[in-house]
Amino acid sequence: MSESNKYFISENNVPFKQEFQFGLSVDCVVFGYQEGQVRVLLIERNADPYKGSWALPGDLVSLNEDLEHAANSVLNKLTGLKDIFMEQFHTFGSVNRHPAGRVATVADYSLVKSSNYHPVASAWASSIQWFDIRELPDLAFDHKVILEKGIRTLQRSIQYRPVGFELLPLKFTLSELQALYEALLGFKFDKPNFRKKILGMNLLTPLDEVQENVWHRPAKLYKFDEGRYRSLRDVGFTFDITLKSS
Amino acid sequence: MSESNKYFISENNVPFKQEFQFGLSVDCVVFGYQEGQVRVLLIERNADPYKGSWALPGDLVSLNEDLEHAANSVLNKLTGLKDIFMEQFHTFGSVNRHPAGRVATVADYSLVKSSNYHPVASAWASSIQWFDIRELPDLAFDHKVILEKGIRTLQRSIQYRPVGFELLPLKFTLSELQALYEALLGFKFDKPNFRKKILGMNLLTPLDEVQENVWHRPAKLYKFDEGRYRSLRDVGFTFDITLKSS
DNA sequence: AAAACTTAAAGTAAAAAATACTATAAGTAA
DNA sequence: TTACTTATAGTATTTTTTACTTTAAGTTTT
Repeated sequence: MSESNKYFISENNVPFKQEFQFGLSVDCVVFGYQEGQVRVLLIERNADPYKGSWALPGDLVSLNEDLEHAANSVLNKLTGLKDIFMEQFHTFGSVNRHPAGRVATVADYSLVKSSNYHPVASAWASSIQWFDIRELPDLAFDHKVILEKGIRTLQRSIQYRPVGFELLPLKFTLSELQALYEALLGFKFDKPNFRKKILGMNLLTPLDEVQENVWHRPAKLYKFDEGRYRSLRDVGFTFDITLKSS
Repeated sequence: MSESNKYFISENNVPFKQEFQFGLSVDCVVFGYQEGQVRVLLIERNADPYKGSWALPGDLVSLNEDLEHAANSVLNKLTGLKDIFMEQFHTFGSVNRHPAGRVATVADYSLVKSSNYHPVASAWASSIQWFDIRELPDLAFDHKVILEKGIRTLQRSIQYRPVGFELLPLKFTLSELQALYEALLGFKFDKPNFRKKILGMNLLTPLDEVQENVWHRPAKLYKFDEGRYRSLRDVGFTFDITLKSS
């Protein structure tokens, strides 16, 4: 590498090598949903700086590691899960955002079916915990800003892309789906209209099963049909479940 | 900085300092519009690597420079303009995307009223030129991928946010606006319906002026009312001009 | 076993919006 | 004055959204 650097000068005449002093990290806003609460996974930092503070799970990217790999790796270490929904939403790069040097961080958000696993603290974190997005603690670094942008990103994308299903079990009822939307967006929908709109998109496969262990009339279970969504999307269809708050 | 590094160890037990060998750059997809063509500003590289290739304008971020500042700076050096619309859309960080070392790049897209200025080649670039987005040359690095994602980003955002006006002169006709949408999206709208929809949002102020130097009936000029948009948006309104292709 | 209660699910009428047009107006050029 | 081009207004039809009402299917209480 040092070989190839010598001829490379940046526009302001600073030798290239001097510029290679950035750290690059990945921070992940991991969303879960349970009991009507939208939650975010936070760790309690076990190392300086900000030792003892709550923070987004994240890590430095290694020099020989693709950015995307690093993001998946953070999440996998944390949850043990693979093939989790994950998507970049913004990169934060203020000069002083990290006390130990110049670190730019790529922020992703991720959606997990939280029933599937229990988070386990790692060497990195003395503890790990779900927090309701309405009751967040103070956070290390600029993680509060990152987290808030992550929430806004999810609020927008749940309305225009079929990502909400990533937060629910494979089989779910329409009322559960609606409750998720209401919890995340902070307002209510009219139930018949919500049903009509979501079913009208023809993306849900009704199952021959109903809810169990409920004390009222059990609702039918559905599952999201990913394949159908993709073929519709390729033909110009766009998911949309914007409805008037009621 | 070296003082504070010593206690900071990444999760995979690599000392922090070893990780500080990233380069960080900003690349910008600068869109313009003229004569029915959506265009992108490209430079011909004047330095290795990829000397002689076309590339997106960009530069390395300095260690003491905010990411956002770096992005604006690239654009300002290129165009001499300030307060240009600019927004991050993705960060690219494959290990081998840059031959001179590990460089992650934050990609922005930017919208300029191209009538306002003529691009001038700098030390950085032996030439600079607008290219129709339908006729792009081969590009250096992974800039083709970046540019294509930038185009998709703009195609989406022009439909859901009032950014199209950034590409037009301050005063424009409804037909000009429609032609911009059609050029970018690649399909046609019904004219009366387009008018109805855009005027129905009440974001355009009709002026007491009409087109000049046209050989047919001159159209009325409008300007976009940024202030009104902001107040509507704060009350829950969302810009939307999705219409059936006709 | 009947009645009361809760939520699911289907249906419907009114309002609003989108679509597919037609008609007219206002200019230029021949 | 006539032909031509584009701007702009208008309108009828269809579709979608909204705001409800009704019925169904279960559980719990009496």
